[in-house]
Amino acid sequence: MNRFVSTFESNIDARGRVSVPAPFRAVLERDAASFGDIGGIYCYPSLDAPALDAGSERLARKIDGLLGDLPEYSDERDQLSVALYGNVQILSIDGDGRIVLPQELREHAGIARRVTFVGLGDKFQIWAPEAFAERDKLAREKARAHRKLFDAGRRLARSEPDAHGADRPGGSASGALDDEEGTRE
Amino acid sequence: MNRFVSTFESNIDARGRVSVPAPFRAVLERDAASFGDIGGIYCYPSLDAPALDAGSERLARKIDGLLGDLPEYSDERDQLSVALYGNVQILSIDGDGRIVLPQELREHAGIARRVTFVGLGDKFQIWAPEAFAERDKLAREKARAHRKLFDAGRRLARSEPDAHGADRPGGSASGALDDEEGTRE
DNA sequence: TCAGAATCCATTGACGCCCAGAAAAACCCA
DNA sequence: TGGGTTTTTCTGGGCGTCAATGGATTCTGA
Repeated sequence: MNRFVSTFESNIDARGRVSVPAPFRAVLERDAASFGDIGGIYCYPSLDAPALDAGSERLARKIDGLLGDLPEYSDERDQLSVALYGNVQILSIDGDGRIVLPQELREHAGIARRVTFVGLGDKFQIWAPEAFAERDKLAREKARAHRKLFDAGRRLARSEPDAHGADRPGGSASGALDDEEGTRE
Repeated sequence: MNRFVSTFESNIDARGRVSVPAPFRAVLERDAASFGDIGGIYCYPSLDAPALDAGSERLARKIDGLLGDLPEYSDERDQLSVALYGNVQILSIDGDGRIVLPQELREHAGIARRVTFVGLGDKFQIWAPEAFAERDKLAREKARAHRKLFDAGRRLARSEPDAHGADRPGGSASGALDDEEGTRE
């Protein structure tokens, strides 16, 4: 498919330029082609992390859809659209596949000389490498915990067949995570 | 059918290239054909072992399905995306059936000059041979212990017919092994 | 005329692609 | 079953291309 996957690190040069990883560029270009737009990057401060969210026109449309679900002229919608759209910057990619990160965005993510690009499927994030390492550690621990919980639940269900709820106790999230580990029923 | 089975060992050459065992390659190619994709390997650090998980596009779709269940733009989803997508690397197979293992992945698995490919059905793992030997030994010992316990339980159940849990007679010895190794049943 | 930004150019190193020899496995036939 | 032959797999190396990065040059608006 056409998704942002994996992580890459790259330098920021003296003029604030950063190379966008080639695989991400490929995704962006394909998206731009299929949406028929010029092909800039939508980039804004993450709502709940010291990082930047970024993506193509596809991401922008998803935000549209998200906002469209909220009642028009509601406080909630106003606030969310300001939070998301109000801080969006459209970054253009130069001939060598580089963008310039504006000061404001860099500050929000605490970015200095190096950055980490993190693929999240339909969007990607831009982090300061150290901050990301931290976040990554947490995320992996959390995922591990989810899986353990689920496994315990399942073993319990199996060994006590008279108990009800023998099916998929963990709910879909951890259930799929279990698949992730290769087990199956 | 179309699963990864058995284990293979192979060398890493000076440029970090590793031959993917031919039987695994065959599975990957068949998967690529049936999903109509280019045919790289999705590879990421195992959540709870010093090893790498790897598989075809099929594996990637499982991740997609998993994340699709979580609400868009939630913190939870972002975190899980990081743990799953963020650590995935897409390794392309060259004309001779080799991949290049990036430094980061090699470190997680403690891989130096040789690697062990371990088939797990719908995915496979990549280990440092010594680490896998260790793990394998532990798994077998545990399986043996489980079986002894189980046999004792069964004898007991037989002599006291009112006890429940007399079902799953044959499969459970290997069932214990299953849980250990993450294979399916 | 100058500062900042956008475009262009050059270097370096990594990676993909191709070829060839060696080793091993599969195959065939007596 | 054993020996010999063919095919496949593994492994190493050479070469061209592309991505990343630094710097120079041109363009634009003040």
